[in-house]
Amino acid sequence: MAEPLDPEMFDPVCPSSAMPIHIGDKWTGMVVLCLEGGRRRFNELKGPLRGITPKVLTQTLRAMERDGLVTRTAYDENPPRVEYELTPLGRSLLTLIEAARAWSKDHLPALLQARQGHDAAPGPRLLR
Amino acid sequence: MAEPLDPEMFDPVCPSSAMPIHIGDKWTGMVVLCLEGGRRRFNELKGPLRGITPKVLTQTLRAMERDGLVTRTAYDENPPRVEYELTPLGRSLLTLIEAARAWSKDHLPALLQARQGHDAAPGPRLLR
DNA sequence: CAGAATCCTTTGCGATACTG
DNA sequence: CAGTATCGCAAAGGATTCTG
Repeated sequence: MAEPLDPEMFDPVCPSSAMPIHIGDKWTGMVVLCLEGGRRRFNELKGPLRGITPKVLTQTLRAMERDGLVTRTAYDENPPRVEYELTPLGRSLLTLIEAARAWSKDHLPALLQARQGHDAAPGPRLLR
Repeated sequence: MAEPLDPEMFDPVCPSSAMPIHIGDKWTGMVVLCLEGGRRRFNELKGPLRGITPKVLTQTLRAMERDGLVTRTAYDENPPRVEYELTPLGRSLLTLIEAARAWSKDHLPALLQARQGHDAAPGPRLLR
């Protein structure tokens, strides 16, 4: 249905935690991106979502399903197969993610630099 | 310098917690909005930020200062006066907030409805 | 394969009281 | 006025193990 997901599509060293904008909870935005190209199976998602535990991935997907962002389709086969797919509502988040990316491209370096400068300061710089 | 802040500028019943997008931590986005119209004093911010404790407001402002989003200016007076102001970087977040608002205007009702429908469902609807 | 069950640690946030 | 100092809790997320 779609190319395999690139296991390295998310840079583990990327300072995304510094981003002042977040989509849903920790993994939600990445899940949306993983599903952008089409439906994916549970274990397929675990590739790029490096280090996510099945418990947390399940939680994340269930919450997204509840909010109408993804659909879950279970096929009655053995071994089991379950596929997740973005709904139009879920797809609408892509515009927000794009806005976040644009912001980070334009401003994240400045934020990081401010943070680093602040951290490097020996202390509350007393006037002298 | 600016009109007093409307103590009710944030609707306490607003389902912002349902929003799949967040600016910084819990209070950051609201602080940015409070500072949009100009510099504000510490206790002035506590008005619209209903229920925030001084500890948490201090934390929030310190984190924002560290990231270069606000500046803090302390005047050597008695009683003390401290003013916070958005930097251009902090101001750049307004575009993101605007994007979030646009998204929520267009899609949040659908999300809320999906959630409500899901919660009302008696159980995993087995095919029959 | 796609989870469920259990346990545990971290962090965010709040309540309350005190201070230069 | 503008904070600081403690205490405490609940929730998010992770590690590990087990199963239809």
